[in-house]
Amino acid sequence: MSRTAVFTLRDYNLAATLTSGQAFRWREVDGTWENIIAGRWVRLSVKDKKLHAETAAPQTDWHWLTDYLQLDVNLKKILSQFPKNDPHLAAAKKTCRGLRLLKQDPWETLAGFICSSNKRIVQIQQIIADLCDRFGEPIHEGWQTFPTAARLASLTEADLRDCRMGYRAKYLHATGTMIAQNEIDLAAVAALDYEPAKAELQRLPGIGPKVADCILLFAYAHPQAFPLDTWIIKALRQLYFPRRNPTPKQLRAFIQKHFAPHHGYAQQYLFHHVRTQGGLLGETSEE
DNA sequence: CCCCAGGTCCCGC
DNA sequence: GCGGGACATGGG
Repeated sequence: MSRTAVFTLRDYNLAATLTSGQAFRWREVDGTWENIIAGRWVRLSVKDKKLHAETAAPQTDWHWLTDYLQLDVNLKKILSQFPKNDPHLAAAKKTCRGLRLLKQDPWETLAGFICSSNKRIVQIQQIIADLCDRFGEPIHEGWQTFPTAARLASLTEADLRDCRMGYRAKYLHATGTMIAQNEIDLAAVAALDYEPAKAELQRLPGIGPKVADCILLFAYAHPQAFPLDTWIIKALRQLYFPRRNPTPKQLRAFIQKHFAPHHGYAQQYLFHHVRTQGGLLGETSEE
């Protein structure tokens, strides 16, 4: 039983991973990272290729953390299976060294990405912070738990709208209600294959193909999920189809073939690459 | 004042 | 099924 633990890191860029737009609640405090994971407050820091973790209460085992961070995933092996002769992914591998995919709580991920549509990442973070401040349970100095589906179901749309999520309040409330009433079982989704899992998630209001892929990638660790967002569509068109403009259908066919078997990791690397390095035509000239 | 944001929903063809 | 527009809110 200890409040601290140390783990050896291999090919793990914690800062890049926590700020890559897959998780919305991490706070950087004096070079450390704080969040609530699996109902526990935790503070992380990296020193000499070791991860130092600190919790508020003593822990008997730390699986909840290693699982969330996916510490046992062999990143080198995944990257070695990226398509050969792809200069764009090669560049992304260099600029995104150690970037990882997390395995987050399905409900929290789902709620966060329902709020993500047509919003900038900073604003999504603000909405989620508001939501937890108002409706989460106090757990540790300045921290609240992420409100449960049942809690959101007990509120009104207007309550949610007060978190400045706009029209998404309707979706989040309806989805929270469906989950609270067991009309969908998020734990059971984990046992489904990619396609049926995606169809199941899309039954929920506010979840279309893109948000479903985000949930499958960031919470269920489905390697095939490839969120088709505005950044990626723009990047794929410019990098892989500079002359002609592929239809969405052609684009999906290309993705499924070209990025197998780790579509999701390739997406995350391209996304983080273009978002941090720029490199897309028309970014500065159009401003 | 106009444009856009890690999209989804709803409509008419 | 597949285009187009509406949708809240905030920032450039």
